[in-house]
Amino acid sequence: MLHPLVPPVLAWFDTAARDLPWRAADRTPWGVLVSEVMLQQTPVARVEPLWRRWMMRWPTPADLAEESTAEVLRAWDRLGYPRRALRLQECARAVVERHDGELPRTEAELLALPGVGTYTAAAVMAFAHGRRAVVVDTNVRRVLSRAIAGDALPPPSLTRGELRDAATLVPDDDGTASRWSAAVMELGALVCTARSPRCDACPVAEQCAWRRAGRPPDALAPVRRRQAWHGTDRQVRGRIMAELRAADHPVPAEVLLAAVPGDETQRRRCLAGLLADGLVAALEPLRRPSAGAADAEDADDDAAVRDDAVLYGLPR
DNA sequence: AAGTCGGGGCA
DNA sequence: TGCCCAGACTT
Repeated sequence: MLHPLVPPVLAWFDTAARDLPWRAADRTPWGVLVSEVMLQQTPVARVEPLWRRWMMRWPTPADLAEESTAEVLRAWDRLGYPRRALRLQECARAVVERHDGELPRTEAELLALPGVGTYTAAAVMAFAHGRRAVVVDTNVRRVLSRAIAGDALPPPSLTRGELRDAATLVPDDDGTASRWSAAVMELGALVCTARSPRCDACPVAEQCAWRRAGRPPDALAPVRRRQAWHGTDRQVRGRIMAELRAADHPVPAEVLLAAVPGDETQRRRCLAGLLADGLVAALEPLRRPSAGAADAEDADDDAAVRDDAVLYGLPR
């Protein structure tokens, strides 16, 4: 038995679904996974052009696995969260090694891949393999929060109740379930939006608990200040990565740090962090012979950052 | 459960 | 300016 919310949303999806390339008939399971990773915390409009170029260049896991990490990070460009690019390549290599280059077909195996969490594993099951899965992203959470719970916005972190509601709604058979997952996400992206929801265009407006209650504003939760952008480590890290993407030769620490905002402490902290994350490589660690020979073995990334003679670049 | 991690577009 | 965007991972 289908939940009353399901049929109207499926019918709406048939007419309103966007024509996205990772939904095309010629899509591959790997292409779907790539899209899901790129879409993590990133709007569709910014992902689409980059996804097209990416899949043209590296159509299969084997193609990406063989590429140099530096080229992968350059292609990732300014999509944001470049650690995703690193993990995507690790994921490609894991697929080649563990699964003979074919994306696995069970949720547990997908979940075990680098960069693939609860949401992405479920999404790949549904959208790449056409299977029933409980796909819960920010769009689904907002739609169900409004339609079922009657709240303007979902709680800060995913609750058991939300997961239970979401699971209850997913139809039993694979085909209908996978279409439902895509449809309810699309509804959240196009109609039941965070800012100004278009309830007049919503196929389940009559059933929506939030709308029937008069669209009350979000229950004033203790407003936690979001981290600002200007002057943050995230901005400085981003600037360092931008410099290295643009450079076709190794860059001396002095030159690199001079091109980046922030005070000395922050810039060096960020560079050390990028080294630890594997997003930056120290290409020529010309460490000075230390006084104690025993200390030579303890040299770590922080020591490298303090040495101005070191050259930095994207990892090979 | 809370922090960290990019970047851009829009009200 | 603040908020939001098909989250994952570490602590």
